[in-house]
Amino acid sequence: MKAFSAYKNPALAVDLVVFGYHEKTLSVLLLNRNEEPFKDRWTLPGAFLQMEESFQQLCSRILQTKLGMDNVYLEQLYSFDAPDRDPRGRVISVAHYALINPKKFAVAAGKMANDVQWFPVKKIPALGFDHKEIFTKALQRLQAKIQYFPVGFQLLDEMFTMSELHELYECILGVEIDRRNFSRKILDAEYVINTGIKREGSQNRRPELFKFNKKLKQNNFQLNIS
Amino acid sequence: MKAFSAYKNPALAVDLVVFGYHEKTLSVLLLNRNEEPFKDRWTLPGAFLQMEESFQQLCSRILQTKLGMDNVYLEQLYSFDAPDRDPRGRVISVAHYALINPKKFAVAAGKMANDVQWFPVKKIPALGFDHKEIFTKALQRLQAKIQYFPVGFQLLDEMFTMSELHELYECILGVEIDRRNFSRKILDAEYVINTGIKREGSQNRRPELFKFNKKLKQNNFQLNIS
DNA sequence: TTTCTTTGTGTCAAATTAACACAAACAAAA
DNA sequence: TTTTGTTTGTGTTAATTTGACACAAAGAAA
Repeated sequence: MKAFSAYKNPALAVDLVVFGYHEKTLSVLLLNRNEEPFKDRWTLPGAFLQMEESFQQLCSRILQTKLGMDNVYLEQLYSFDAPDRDPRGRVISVAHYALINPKKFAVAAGKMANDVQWFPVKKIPALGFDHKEIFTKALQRLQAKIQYFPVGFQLLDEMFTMSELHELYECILGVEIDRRNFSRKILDAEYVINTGIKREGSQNRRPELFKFNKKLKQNNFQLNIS
Repeated sequence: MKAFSAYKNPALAVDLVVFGYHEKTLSVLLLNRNEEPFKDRWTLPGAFLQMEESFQQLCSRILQTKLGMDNVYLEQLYSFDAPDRDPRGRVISVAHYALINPKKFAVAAGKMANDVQWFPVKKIPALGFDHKEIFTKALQRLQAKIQYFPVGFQLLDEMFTMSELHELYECILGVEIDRRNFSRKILDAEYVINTGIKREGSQNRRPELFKFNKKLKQNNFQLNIS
C-alpha cells in the first residue's frame, strides 16, 4: 500500500433508494436520523464502505442491519461527488437502488435510526444531505428502465394478476396505459421468452414495451400470471 | 472529521475511456504504463481523487496533464469495485468516458506514461487492471446513447457533412444505415430543435433516431451541416 | 458547359401503435 | 346451479412509423 501513502482518501459510502409497491402506491424507504448531522431529518439508508467489501455486500449489509431485508433486486445508480454534500467532510456516495415487495419484510427501525418509514414517491419530505437529488435520479432510472426491461416484478408477489401488473406500470410511469394492449404486450413478451418465437395472430404483435433479450431467457426468467 | 477516524477508506480513482473518431474509425486512447503494476502494459488513463476535487475536475486534470486536452464532452459511466481490481490494494474506480476530436489535440505522452496511442475499438490489446471491462461498458453505453441523444457530434469538427455524420453512426453502431433515411431523420430533428414543430411533408417524418428534448434547445445545441 | 458526386424528397409496402368492440373465463351472489 | 358482474384476452381498423428505393436538385470537378 506504499503507493497510496501520499493520498488522503475521501470516504466512500453507499446510499440506497429502496422502492416498494403497496396499495397501488410506489414508495421509498426513509430513515429518521437520530444523530448529527441532520438529526431528526429523513434520509436514505446508507453506510460506509469497509476495506474489503464490495458494493453488493455493503448494500446487503445496509438492507439487513437497518431494514431486515435480504435477497433483493439491486442496481448501481450513480456516484455523487459534490465536495460539500456531507458536512462532516468529503464523502463520495455510490448510490444504488433496490426493488422489494414490502409484504415480505416487516420494516423495523434498526440500531442506528430511530424510525424507518415508507413514503409515497409523490410525498417525499425534505431530505438530508443531497438525498433528494439521489432519489430523483433513482426514480427517473426506474421509469426509464421499466419500459425496456422487466424490472418491476420484484415489487409484486411471486404470483400476480394482470391488473396488478398493469396498475404497477401506470403507477410508476404516471400515465394511463390501455389495459388490453398492455395485456397483449405482456403475453407476447412471455411467449417470446418461453418459446423463442413470436406469437402469431392476425396483428397481435406488440414487442415494444419489453425488449427481452436472450440473457433474460438464460436467467430462467418467469412471468407468472395467475 | 472525527466521525471517520474509525474507517480506513479504500482509495478512489477515476479512469477515462477517451473516444476519438479519425479516418472512419472509432478509437480509444491508451497509455503504456512505465511503472508497476502492469509496467509496459496498455491501460486507460486515470488518477486518484484528491480530497477537495470533484470528478469533473479530476477528469480535466487527467486530460490536461496526461493528454493535453481540455473542454471535452464527459459523462460518468459506472463505478468499479472488485476488491482485487488493483494489485496495490483496494481502489474504487469511478469510470468516465469522453468524446473528443483527435484533430484538435496532438496526443503527446505526459510525464507518467512513456507512450500514448490511439487504438481502434476493434483492435484493443490486452489491458491492465480491469480496464477491458471498463472499456466494454463504455462502448456499449456510447452505442446505446447515440441512438436517442446527439452525443457524437463532439467527435467531428464544428462543421461536418452529412456523409461524415452518417459514416460516424455506421461506424459506432456497426451497422448499415440507409443514407437517405438517415439524412431525413437528422434534418427532421434539426428542424424540431430550431422551430419546436414537426417538419411537414407527405410522409417524411422520422422522429425515431433522436429524441431531442427541450434541454438541448436550451443548451443552444447547433447541428451544422455544411 | 458537361459530368460526376453529394444530398434531399417522394412514394409505397410492411410493421407497429393506439383505440375500442366483443367474447371467453372467472368469481360472486342468489 | 343459474344469474350476474368482473376480469382478461383476441379481433379489427385507422393512424403512425419504418425501411427500401426511385428520382431530382444542388454542388463540385473537369
